[in-house]
Amino acid sequence: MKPRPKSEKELLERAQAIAGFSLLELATEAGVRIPKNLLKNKGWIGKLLEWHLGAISKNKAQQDFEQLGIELKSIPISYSGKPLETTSICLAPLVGVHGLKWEQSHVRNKLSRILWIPVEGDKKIPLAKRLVGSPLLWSPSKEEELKLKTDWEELMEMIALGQIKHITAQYGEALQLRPKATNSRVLTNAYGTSGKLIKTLPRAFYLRTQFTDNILQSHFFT
DNA sequence: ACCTGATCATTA
DNA sequence: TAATGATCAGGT
Repeated sequence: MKPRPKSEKELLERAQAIAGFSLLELATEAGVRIPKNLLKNKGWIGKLLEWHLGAISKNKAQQDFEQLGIELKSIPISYSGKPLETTSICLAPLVGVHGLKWEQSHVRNKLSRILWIPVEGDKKIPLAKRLVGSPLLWSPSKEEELKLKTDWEELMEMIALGQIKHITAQYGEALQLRPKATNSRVLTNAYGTSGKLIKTLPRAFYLRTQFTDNILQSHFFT
């Protein structure tokens, strides 16, 4: 594990320094083996990037670089540079949400500043040969934040009103709510109708690929 | 080809 | 169980 970067500039420079390298090269330097595929190692690339950038790597509900106020996200991209997957942000609170405001929400904290690192993600490319792209340090524009806030408020209102069972991935223009668990049998508390506690599948907020694509496009092609 | 619900590993 | 890191894969 590399030392923690002391400034935003140092973090960005370090991210730029690994751009263009393959996952084999980065794994070799980190002293880790490359899995055959990501099927049973879904977070492997993210962990590898954390190592190279000196992220704290704890399972805490905080940004990766809390002192700098920056969250690290790897994002798999196709040959044409488009995101191949949605981006998970964080678990959604399903209880104790009355009076919770966007400004104090966990999801807004994570989305306030993100260091995006594109990585070739096409399954036709062997993991070892996939290249890391140029980093992008992003904060939402006024328009983007309004869009995120609107989605968040719609989803959180449904959660607060006991409508969790009616929420599907189709809600939200930029931010959607989807299951996030080891399997579909995992249960957690949530509000049911008339405020009674019920058990339901844990959910997380995800950024749609259309939204992250816009972020990447506006940065690399303007 | 894309989307949505399901899933995988690991730590505290 | 909840949190981190995400991608899988079948149905449309």
